[in-house]
Amino acid sequence: MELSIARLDFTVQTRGRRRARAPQGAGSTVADVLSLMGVDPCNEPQAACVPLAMRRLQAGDTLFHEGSRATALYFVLAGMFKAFRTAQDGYEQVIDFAGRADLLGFDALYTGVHPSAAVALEICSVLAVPLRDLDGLVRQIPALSGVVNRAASQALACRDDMAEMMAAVAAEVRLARFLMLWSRRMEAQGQSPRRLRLRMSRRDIASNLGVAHETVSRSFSALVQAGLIRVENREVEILCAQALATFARSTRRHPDDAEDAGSPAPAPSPARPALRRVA
Amino acid sequence: MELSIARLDFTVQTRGRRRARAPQGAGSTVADVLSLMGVDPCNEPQAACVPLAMRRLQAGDTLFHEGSRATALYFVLAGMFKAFRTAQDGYEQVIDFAGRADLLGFDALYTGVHPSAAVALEICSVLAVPLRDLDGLVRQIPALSGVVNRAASQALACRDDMAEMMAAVAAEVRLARFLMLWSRRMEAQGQSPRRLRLRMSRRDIASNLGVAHETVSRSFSALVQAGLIRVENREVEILCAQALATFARSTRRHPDDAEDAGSPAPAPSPARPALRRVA
DNA sequence: CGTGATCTTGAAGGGGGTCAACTGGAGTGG
DNA sequence: CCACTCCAGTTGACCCCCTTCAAGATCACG
Repeated sequence: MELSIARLDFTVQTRGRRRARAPQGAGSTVADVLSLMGVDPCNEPQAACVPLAMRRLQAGDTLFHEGSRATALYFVLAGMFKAFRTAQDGYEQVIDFAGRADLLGFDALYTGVHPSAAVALEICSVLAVPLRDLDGLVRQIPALSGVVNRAASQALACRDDMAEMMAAVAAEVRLARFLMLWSRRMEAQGQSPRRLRLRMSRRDIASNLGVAHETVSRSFSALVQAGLIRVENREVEILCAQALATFARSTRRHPDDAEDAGSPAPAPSPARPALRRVA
Repeated sequence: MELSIARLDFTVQTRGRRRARAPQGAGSTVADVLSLMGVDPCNEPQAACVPLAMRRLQAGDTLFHEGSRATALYFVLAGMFKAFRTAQDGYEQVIDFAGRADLLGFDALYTGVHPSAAVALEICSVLAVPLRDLDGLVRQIPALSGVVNRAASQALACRDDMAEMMAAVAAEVRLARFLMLWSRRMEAQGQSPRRLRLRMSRRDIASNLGVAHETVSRSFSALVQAGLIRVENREVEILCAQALATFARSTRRHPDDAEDAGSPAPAPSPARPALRRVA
């Protein structure tokens, strides 16, 4: 809760600055993108001179629709998005969740049309890099090319993670992998890897995992019963990271039993999907 | 069969050329990458002066291992690769299949380590763009940036397709979507969209679809029984593209029945996963 | 022709999809 | 404040589809 308030303050502040100073490059610039992505903008003095539109969105707002013409790449400054495709019958397949420093809309570059939509799950802000100017910008600010490439690469690797998640047969294992993924992600952002604030509904999780939303509920309950996590609405606390990780690693029903990869687990290692109390 | 022989001749020929002429830029250059990706290299005269390593691989050869340090991006000239991750228990999760003009190894850019492996499914050849030189090359040949971006974007969109494929509950629907995907892909390459030569094993398909390989066999049989396709080993002929497409669109077990999106199908439209003979 | 890998088919059993009912919280308006 | 609605989430029951195990068929290769 404090976190989102902090974020709100930040964005309001930024907006204030932007409005206070006049048109001339007072708002966001390419330099903000560089520093967001961990590149020192001082090495690219030009960057601060190129203004960039910042968009702020409320929960439920759409950043871009599926099938719409692509006009920009978006770097997420704050908040969480879901990217998804909608089938003819209205079923929403969630493709990705994007948070701070993640890139959105890159998959539209190829065809010029967004193959997926993106909507905000909470108050969000993004920096928009216009596609028209992309080539020019890259020429003008060489570091931008690397930044875009790395962000796109991360997005791609993230899809690989998702495939690995869906590869698990057992629903509880999928959920465990989902939680491990988010735990690592939160840790990478300097937040606690044990206490997760999920921004998305069970239905969105279900879509992302490729199971029914009732099954997600049941899987949460199962993990709670096993003593691996504690759940309060969308707030998840990982009680035993080791055991959860071990459980998330179990793949097919009947593993070769062979090498257990020597996990020095404190828990009695519930290796295969036989969810037992942790202790 | 004729196809692979043709490819063989091509690559041998190329290799011959490469060996014949001497060190000095005689082999492949960045210009080859540009023309492969549909950009006229004449606009970038510099490109022809930058030599590029070409690698040739036999079926089963590994382009790069999972966990190895990334040294280059690879543009596929010919042949088919599979990209996959290996779990502790040896289960191979196939992430992607890459053919001509596809980009491999891009997901390693972010961390510098390959999160997935790539092995050749047949005789293949690739152009390797060294990561060390990437920034310099982009600066020197601005068009290269766009080419890499577009290829990466396509790879990302391809993962989205895969997610959509795995989103289908019924195994036969997944297989139908898989075939539709390949049909479109082959058509985009100027080949017949009705006759597919699958390069991968049933096991690889199963991994990609997220089902057991026996289920893939059964699903093939079911689609054959329904008269939608004809199968001979790894050779698939699509008999009724319309019906297959309609069937591939069916999502959850009990669709809303609502709008059928008005498909002017010649076949009696087996809308939901009730696989009936097509005629 | 034998050997092993790939592919197919059968049988059995269980996991999860589907449907349904209930809970609880948020928002609305009396 | 309560009645009402709506939606998110949870839990139960039923049953089909897919996983698993097993065996046979077919193909590739030496």
